[in-house]
Amino acid sequence: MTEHTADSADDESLAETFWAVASRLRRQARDSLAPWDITPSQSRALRVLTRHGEVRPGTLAEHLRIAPRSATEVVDDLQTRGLVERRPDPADRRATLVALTEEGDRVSTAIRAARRAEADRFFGHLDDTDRDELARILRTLLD
Amino acid sequence: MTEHTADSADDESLAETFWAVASRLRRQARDSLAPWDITPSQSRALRVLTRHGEVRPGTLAEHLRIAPRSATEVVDDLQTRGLVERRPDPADRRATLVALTEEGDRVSTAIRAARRAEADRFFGHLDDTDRDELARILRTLLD
DNA sequence: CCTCATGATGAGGTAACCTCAGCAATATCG
DNA sequence: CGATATTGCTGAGGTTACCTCATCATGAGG
Repeated sequence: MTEHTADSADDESLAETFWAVASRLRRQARDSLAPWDITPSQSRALRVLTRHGEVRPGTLAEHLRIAPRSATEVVDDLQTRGLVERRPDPADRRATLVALTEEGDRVSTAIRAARRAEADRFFGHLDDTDRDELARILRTLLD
Repeated sequence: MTEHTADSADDESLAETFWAVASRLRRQARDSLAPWDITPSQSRALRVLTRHGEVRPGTLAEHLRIAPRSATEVVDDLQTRGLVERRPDPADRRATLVALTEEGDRVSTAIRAARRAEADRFFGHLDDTDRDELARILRTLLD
């Protein structure tokens, strides 16, 4: 079934192709998280903590682009799993700082490695030239 | 903390760039649906109906990759908005066929047009060569 | 027909968000 | 300095978009 009018069908199907790739990549990412039984949101939070060190829940919320109240829940979950701990902010007694535990640090690092391996596998099907081209073109789209 | 070991950092950031593009495209798609007050799931359902004509809820579920029970809900919502109607399947009295109403057909077409315009705008920042390159490389990733 | 499979749906659950209200601590300003 | 507003977190409770399981009618095969 061709199903396409001739005129600007290419842009339409470019978007479709893009989403098809995105969906495959997303599935791979999800599968690569499976061993840790961690949700995407939790994984993103771990990432922020690895990047920025201890942060307040509110700051975490900004990075995750969710409401502050929701960050509390993500932190609760991670704390239950023993991956982060809360400690009082010495600079402001209203505030709390969320920090990775040792275990959390280990898990975060392991996830990061798995993610990278997954990206290697996924984009590894391209030769170097295409990979560079793809990176360049995608960056163009971000301007 | 430089945060990147030298070796395979490129693949990592290629995935990041890809997701950054995806997220921008997703936001645009969401915004372009706003005028119709339609959820992504509903929009996907309309699309399936435009493509395939009347289908059973179960079939719709397959196309949307959701559980059959969940398709019932999507259909309920669309029916409430007057965009689809249910009619008995003449070939099987257990089954129901879901079909676009005239209004649903109009809305589906309009959304399709908006989607295309959005893709035009988004990928229009690329010149023809890059657009072709991008399409080719993405297709490579799907094999 | 009798049994099993299938199509849709009611009932009820869950995950990941949200808003709003409340409390404590801090900052601001007359 | 004290009154007032603001900020940071979290309890309570809601919403959305899914899910599973049970039920009921119909259909298909021995």
